Amino acid sequence: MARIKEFDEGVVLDQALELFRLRGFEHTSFEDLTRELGVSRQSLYDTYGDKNAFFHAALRRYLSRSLDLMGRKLDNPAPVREVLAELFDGLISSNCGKGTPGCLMVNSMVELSPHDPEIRALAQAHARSIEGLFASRLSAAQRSGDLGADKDPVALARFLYHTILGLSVAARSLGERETLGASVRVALQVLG
Amino acid sequence: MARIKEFDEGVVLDQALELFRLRGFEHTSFEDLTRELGVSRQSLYDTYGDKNAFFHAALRRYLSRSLDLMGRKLDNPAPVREVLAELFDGLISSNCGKGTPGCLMVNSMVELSPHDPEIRALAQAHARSIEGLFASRLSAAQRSGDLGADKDPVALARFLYHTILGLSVAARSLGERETLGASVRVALQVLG
DNA sequence: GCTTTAATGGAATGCTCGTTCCAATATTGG
DNA sequence: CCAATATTGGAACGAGCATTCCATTAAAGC
Repeated sequence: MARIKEFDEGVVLDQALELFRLRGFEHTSFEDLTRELGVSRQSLYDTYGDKNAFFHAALRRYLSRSLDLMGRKLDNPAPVREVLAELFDGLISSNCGKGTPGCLMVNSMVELSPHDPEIRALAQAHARSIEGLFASRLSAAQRSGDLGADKDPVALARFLYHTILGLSVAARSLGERETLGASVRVALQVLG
Repeated sequence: MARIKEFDEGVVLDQALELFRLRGFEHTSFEDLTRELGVSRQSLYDTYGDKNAFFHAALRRYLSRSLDLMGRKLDNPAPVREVLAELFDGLISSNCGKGTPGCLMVNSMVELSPHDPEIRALAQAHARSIEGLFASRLSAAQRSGDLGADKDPVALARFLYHTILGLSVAARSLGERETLGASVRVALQVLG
């Protein structure tokens, strides 16, 4: 019948994602993509649609994977503080990786939110998801006596999410990996 | 001799700054600037140079004013917690203002840092300045017994700066003014 | 009135970029 | 072999944009 696809759509999406994350949406041209992904222009258009659709697909992939990973890390039954410390260490490593790209979602929130309502909606939904994960983990910790009963899991969850945002910007633009770790340790003091 | 300038260079710079803050550098065209500032294209080129120089001038103006304001607010001899609470409330108001623009420096850090070393250098210098202001104010508070002697003013200062970064992104993209206040209150708990 | 500088706006240039069209070639399964 | 789909690359289009040139008109002081 028909010829089979030569490239793995997921792998290409991952590579595109890293380019977008590093350089931003506007600063990544379609020519950049074809050159660095090793896939021809027309194939990209045929497979993913236009540049916008391509980007959205990459972002969605990034978001679902991030959320999965975060959920898995939070499933750890160790003390909340340790669990969160590990989680944030992982975030620092990821954000400070090659080229200190920061977080694709955070970068997109800053670059595209004002112009793209769909991105804004994605950002809001993702924020709620993360806050939800944090809040339920903190509530569980509270029930197990691991977190003081006087604490507000929802407020703490929001704060932790905002901490992630700051961390991502600092990583991308300042790239000071060590001081970020210290800052996170300070932030986690709010757990009491 | 010569005709006198009709527009106030500072005022125009302020208006340009707000446009850049709201829409970002790439998404603000020179035509946008001429239209919304009411100054002709050629006059802008004659006065400020090209778009890049114009942006840099606006950013520098923004930075020096921000730093001045922050220094003045920190001069308040009231208890550190109150002083910082007021300062952050002001930041929230500013970042959540018309169109929830966030902070011009933070936006530029995300959009331009990877491509513009000068912006990156400005960001790093500004970060150090803010952290310095926080650290000396916290040290003073420590000497006056207003802050526990066990605290580390430098680490706290960095944490507070990172909090500002997160706050700016959240304001720009999510715009949830009330929850930001709550989050800041949580953050300030690290003062003990 | 003349020189100097400011302001304006039309026209044109040159570049980058997203996107489409198209023709050529390749591979798969019936 | 054939039909169907994949891949590639050249060519071209059209839009947006920063920038420059230029001619014109307008104040300001000598």
